[in-house]
Amino acid sequence: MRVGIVKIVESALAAAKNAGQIKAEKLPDIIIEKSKKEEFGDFSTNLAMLLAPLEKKAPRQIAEIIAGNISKEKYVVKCEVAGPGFINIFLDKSYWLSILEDILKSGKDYGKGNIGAGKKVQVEFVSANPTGPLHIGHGRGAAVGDTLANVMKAAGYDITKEYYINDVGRQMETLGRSVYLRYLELLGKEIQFPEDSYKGGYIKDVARDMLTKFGEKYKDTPEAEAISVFSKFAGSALLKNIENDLKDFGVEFDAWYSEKSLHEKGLVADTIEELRKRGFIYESEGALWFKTTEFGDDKDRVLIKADGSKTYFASDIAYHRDKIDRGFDSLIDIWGADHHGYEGRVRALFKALGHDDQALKIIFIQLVALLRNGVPVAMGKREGEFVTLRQVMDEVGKDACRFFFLMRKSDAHFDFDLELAKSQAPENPVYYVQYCHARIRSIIGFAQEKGIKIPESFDLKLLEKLDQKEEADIIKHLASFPEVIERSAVHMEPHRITFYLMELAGLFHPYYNKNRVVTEDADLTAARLLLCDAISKVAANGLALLGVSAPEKM
RNA sequence: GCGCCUGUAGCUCAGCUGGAUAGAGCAACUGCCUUCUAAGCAGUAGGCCACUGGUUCGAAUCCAGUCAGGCGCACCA
Repeated sequence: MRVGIVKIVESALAAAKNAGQIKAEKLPDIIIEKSKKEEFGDFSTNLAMLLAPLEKKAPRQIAEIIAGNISKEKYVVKCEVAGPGFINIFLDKSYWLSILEDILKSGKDYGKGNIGAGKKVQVEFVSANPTGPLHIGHGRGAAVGDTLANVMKAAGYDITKEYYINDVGRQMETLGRSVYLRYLELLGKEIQFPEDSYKGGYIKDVARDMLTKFGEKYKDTPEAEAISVFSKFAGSALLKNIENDLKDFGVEFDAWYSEKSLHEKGLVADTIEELRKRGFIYESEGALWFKTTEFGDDKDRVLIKADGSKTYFASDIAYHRDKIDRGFDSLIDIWGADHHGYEGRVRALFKALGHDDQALKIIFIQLVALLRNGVPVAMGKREGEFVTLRQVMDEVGKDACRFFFLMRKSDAHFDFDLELAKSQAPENPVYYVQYCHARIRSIIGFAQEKGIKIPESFDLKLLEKLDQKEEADIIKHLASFPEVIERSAVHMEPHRITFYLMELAGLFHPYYNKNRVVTEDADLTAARLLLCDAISKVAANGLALLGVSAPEKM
């Protein structure tokens, strides 16, 4: 584990300080990286160059001092100073043995860490309005949110995944009316559809369900009453669909939080009242305003409109206030990039309530452009012909869909090519990674058929058999897995896991092609089987974080 | 006009709180299946890290400005 390397350097640094060789009070964070070239050893650190200004000495001079101390540490066979002041560390083979043992022993737990221990974090994502099916953009948010939650859990954080349901307001009324009108149409009435009504085919489906369930019951009901009934029915039906889509996408939430419940519990009124007491509320032109400009927002925002109805923003601040009150150490919101204009006003709430808005982290998901063989697929809600998550999932499969969404960092636009995602060709990264796992399981199966027993664990004698550069590279990469998880969690960048896995597969496949695992040499066979087993375990653990399956056969 | 995101090989993208000669896949060209899965592998070629300044031992990375693309600037949700 590279964590172990940090310990080695820390220990050497402490020794140098005790001996009076280093004086600086505040030591910089220790950064270790895999050496880029073989001659630079196994690991390198730029520590001396960071320390130089503090010590007021030349980097190389400090490097010599630290290197001398590192040389005395366990597992270190050699430690050199190079270039402008890099410290290159060469480790004993037994170090790698401890890594492999750790992987084989830990199994599914390998990679987990505790950097997040004791920290309660809420991740809120998707939160799409229940007025229609999830589209492809929601899918990206779902993949990022769910994977981030998995990664942070693996890093020791206490994670709650939450979905906020916008189940009140005009959109719900529009939904109710849209379904109601379709219902009347089904009963043979001539209907004029208002400009703002929802026109997707799913509206007709819900109307048909209403008809099946209630017959002509609402044919002559007063419109307002009917719309209320239809709104409720449609909202819960569409939410059920969303929940099903997400479930099939491998996403399950810990909590579903209803906007309506905020109003019912009086939390919206409470929040406004608290802001009023704090002096950030005023009336103007018949509306009630929140003075967000006090906190850097572009303009003040309306909470209660002149017609007496509350804005979406009013419930949103009540919701975030409630999140704060629930005692999370950190709140993560995952929003579509088209909502970035809301950041300032939500942060204003935190500041107005006297909370540190740094506790809130907003991840913006950039847009997804759907392509087919490089040609854009028509999108846009206008005609109700937008591409749904369900359609894409059905076409390319859950695994490819999730994996693809995690192949880009969130703040980069993403071109999703359906044909590439479907293709069973080497240029499709999903298959490349899954194939790595399946191939190894197949090799292990082959060995077992031949009656070869995989040893329980590594010993030095077996490790000596793994004397190729490719094998050392693989083991080093396996060793960095826990740290990749940790950094992925700390930086909240789940795509790092995807790249880690592509790199792992990229190390394994060439190795496989060059070397035979099962041979006449019993020790060599055992050693390589153990290495392969370790690779497949790490691949499986990584894929599990992404919510992508690790098939035994392909 | 203001704000946010993006700009790295022909294409799609990595590049971890600044580090040693900037990486991968695809496309192109040359090869590899009687051997544990060819959904794979080996090799060749490909670069003013958008541009200009600044910060320092050191910049694709940080700062300022410029240019280009996307998105957002409601008493909408």
